[in-house]
Amino acid sequence: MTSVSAEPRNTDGPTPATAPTGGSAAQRERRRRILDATITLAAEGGFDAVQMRAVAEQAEVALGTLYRYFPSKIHLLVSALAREFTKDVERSAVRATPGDTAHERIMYVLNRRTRALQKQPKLTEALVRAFMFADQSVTGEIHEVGTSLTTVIARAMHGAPDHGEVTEEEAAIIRIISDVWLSALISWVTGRMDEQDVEKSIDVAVRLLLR
Amino acid sequence: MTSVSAEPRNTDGPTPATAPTGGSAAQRERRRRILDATITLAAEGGFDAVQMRAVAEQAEVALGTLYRYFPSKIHLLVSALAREFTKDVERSAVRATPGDTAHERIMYVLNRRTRALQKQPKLTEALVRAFMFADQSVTGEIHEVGTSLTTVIARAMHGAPDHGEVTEEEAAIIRIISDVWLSALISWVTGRMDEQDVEKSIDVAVRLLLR
DNA sequence: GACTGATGTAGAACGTGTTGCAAGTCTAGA
DNA sequence: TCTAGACTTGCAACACGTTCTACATCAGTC
Repeated sequence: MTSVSAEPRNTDGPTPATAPTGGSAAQRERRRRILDATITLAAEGGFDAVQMRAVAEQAEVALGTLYRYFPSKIHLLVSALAREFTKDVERSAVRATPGDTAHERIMYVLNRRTRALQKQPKLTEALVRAFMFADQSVTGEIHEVGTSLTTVIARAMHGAPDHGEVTEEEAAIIRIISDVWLSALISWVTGRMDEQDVEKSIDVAVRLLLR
Repeated sequence: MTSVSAEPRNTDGPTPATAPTGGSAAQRERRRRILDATITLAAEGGFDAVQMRAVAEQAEVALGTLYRYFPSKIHLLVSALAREFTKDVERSAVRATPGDTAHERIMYVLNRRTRALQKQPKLTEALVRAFMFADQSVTGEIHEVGTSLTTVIARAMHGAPDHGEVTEEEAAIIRIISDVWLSALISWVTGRMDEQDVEKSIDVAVRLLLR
C-alpha cells in the first residue's frame, strides 16, 4: 500500500474496459481474466496474496496492461468485490425470501450472505480490506455494492420482490443495518468477532430497529 | 502495507515500553517522542505521510528501535489513535453533558468528537485507515478505543456521569450507534460523505434507536 | 573497574505496489 | 494494402514497509 491516494494513471482519453461493458471482445475477455485471477488469488491467500505481478501473470497480461485496466490494487479488489456481489444478488433475486416477518426475512438474507463470505475467509478478508481502503476514485464501484445490498434488504423487508416504495424511514433503517453488517464483518475479518457474534449483532440491530 | 498479517518481530522476552507505562524513563520518553512524531506527520500528510523512516528521524530514534517499540505501521497508528482518543475522553469527562434528552446529549458528544476529527482531516484519515486495517495483534489497542467510546456514549445517555448500570439493551444500542459512527467516519474519510451527512446519519440512527 | 545481556544505532537489503519507457501488435479508415 | 494511433508487452526503476547485520552504549552484577 505504498500510495493510498495515488492518482490513477489513466488520464489519457477513454480507458479501455474500465466498465464491465464496452471495449472490444478481447478487452472484455482480458478484463474477465484479470478479475478471475484476482478472485482466485484472494481466495487462496487473502489480501497479501493478491500481488499485482501474480495477477498479471495468472491473467496472462503484462503488468502495464493490468494497471491500464485497474489503476491500483484497491480498484482491482473493489471491482472484483462488486462483480461477485452483484452476481450473488442477481442469483438470489430469482426466488422469494422465506420467513414470516420482516425480521426473519432480513436475517435470512443477511445470514445467508454472511455465511457465504465466511466460507471463503481469505477472499472476504481481501475484499473487506480493499473496501475499507478505497478512496474517492472508487466511489462508483462502492456505490454499486451499496445499492446491491440495499436492494436485497429492501426486498427482504417487504417480503415481495420490488413490491411498493421504500419509505424514508425504511431507507434509514436499511442504511443502519448495512452499517452494522459492515462493522461486524470488519470485526470478523480482523479477528475480533466470531461467526456467532456477527449473526447476533445483526439480529439485535434488526430487532431494535424494526420494533 | 507489505505484510498485513505479519507476525510481530518481538518474540524475545518482554518488549520495551510496549505499554505506555513500564520501562525506564528514557524508554517512556522515546515512546512519547515516537507517538508525537506520528501524530505530527499524520496531521500534516495523512496515512501516506506517516513513513516509518520519517517517524524514526523526527522522533530521533533508529528505524530498528521504532520497530522494537511498534512492530508495524498499523500498530504505531492505532496506538497513537488510542492515546489521543483516551486523552480526549478524559478531557471531556470533567464536565456534564448539556442537553435535556438522551438524544440531545448523545448527539452533543458525538458531534463534538466528529467535529474535532474533521478539523484534522489528514490525521483522521490516517487513524481511521489504520484502525480498519488492524488485525488480531492490535486487539488490545482497539478495545481501548471501543471502551472509551462506549463510556462516553453511556454517560451521555444517562445524563449523569457514571450514574446507574448500563442495561443489556442500552449496551446494544450503544454498539449500534458506534457502528454507525464508524461507518459514517469511513465514508467521510473516503470522501463519500460530507460533514453534514455524517451528523445526519448519526442523528437518524439515534432517533430510531431511542424511540 | 570489567563482564554480560539487553537495548539502541546506522545502514544495507528485500519484497511488493507503482511508474516509466521502448518496442511490438492490432484495428479502423484511406 | 498502408498508415496512424491506440493498445500490449517486457522490463527496468523507484518508493516505502519491513527485516537483517554489525557495532555501540548502557545498566546491573561480580
